Amino acid sequence: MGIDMPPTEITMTSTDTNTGLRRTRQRAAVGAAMGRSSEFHTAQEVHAALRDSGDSIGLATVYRTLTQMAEAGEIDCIRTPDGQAAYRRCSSGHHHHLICRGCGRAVEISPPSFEAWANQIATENGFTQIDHELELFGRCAACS
Amino acid sequence: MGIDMPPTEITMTSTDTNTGLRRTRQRAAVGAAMGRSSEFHTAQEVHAALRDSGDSIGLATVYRTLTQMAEAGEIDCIRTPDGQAAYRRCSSGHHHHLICRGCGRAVEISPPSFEAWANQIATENGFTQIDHELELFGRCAACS
DNA sequence: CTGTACCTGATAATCGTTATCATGAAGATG
DNA sequence: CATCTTCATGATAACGATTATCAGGTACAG
Repeated sequence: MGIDMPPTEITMTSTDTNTGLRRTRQRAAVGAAMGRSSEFHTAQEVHAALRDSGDSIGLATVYRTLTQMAEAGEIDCIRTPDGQAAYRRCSSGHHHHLICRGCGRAVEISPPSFEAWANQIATENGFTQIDHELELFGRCAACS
Repeated sequence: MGIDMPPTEITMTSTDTNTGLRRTRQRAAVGAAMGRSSEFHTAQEVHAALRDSGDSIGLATVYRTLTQMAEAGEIDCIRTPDGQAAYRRCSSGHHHHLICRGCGRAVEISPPSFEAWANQIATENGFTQIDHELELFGRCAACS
């Protein structure tokens, strides 16, 4: 059965990123695709892009892989205004975005002392395991 | 009621909130339901609540009405982590929430000077019509 | 009161996402 | 290198939230 890694020690040998997942061609392809762009992309877009560039991969696998990468903290996940999940590779550190409703262009922003503020508010209210979502949506100059 | 003055001229007579929509029993019921609670609720929840309390109303109408109310600025709309749309009546002024992933309890928070900061960032990047989404998700004391 | 344009709601259609499950491949072991 | 166990894959079905359809009802201006 499972043996999905004992809690304490780690015996990994060649699995990719200490996540206990096997290294496969498909996972590598998704990782490469995400690393290639700095914009937000939905699972469907990533799937289409991979198919177009010749990589054979199933849609379910793309969904699974993106979800796993997001859980592992390798990529960011946000919800677009219409409810779709969009992923983007993490640059260094934590950050947020200013996204154009017209063309989807995203600018990375870093609220000074925002993290600290968020944690303080959470603690004051007895909340733990805080995860924050801060996204600014607007229209960029090009989209009037 | 709102009466936030239509841009120029309006010929409305008895339509409710200057939105050009007719005053109907269903719309009133949704409005009343939203005013009754200060928590976030999905369209499905609002529909079930109305049905349970004896009001006959169609699901499609609830969706339509909530969407319209949100567009009119009468209620706030956020996306839950799993992509569902959740609505909540606007209390005074703009605000944000600290939401428990376990029980859904929401605490209203007001980042000092956050609005100003958001607008500044937007302007610096040439963005207009800014709409921001700031939600903190965590686990409250009761949910460990 | 009357007419008409808008609203309603049961239902079908969409669409993103997840579950299923037989088959294939990764990686540990002999 | 051979083999074996287990996890990963992917075609497809299932799912759930939301939206479109459209016949019939109703608000409200005249």
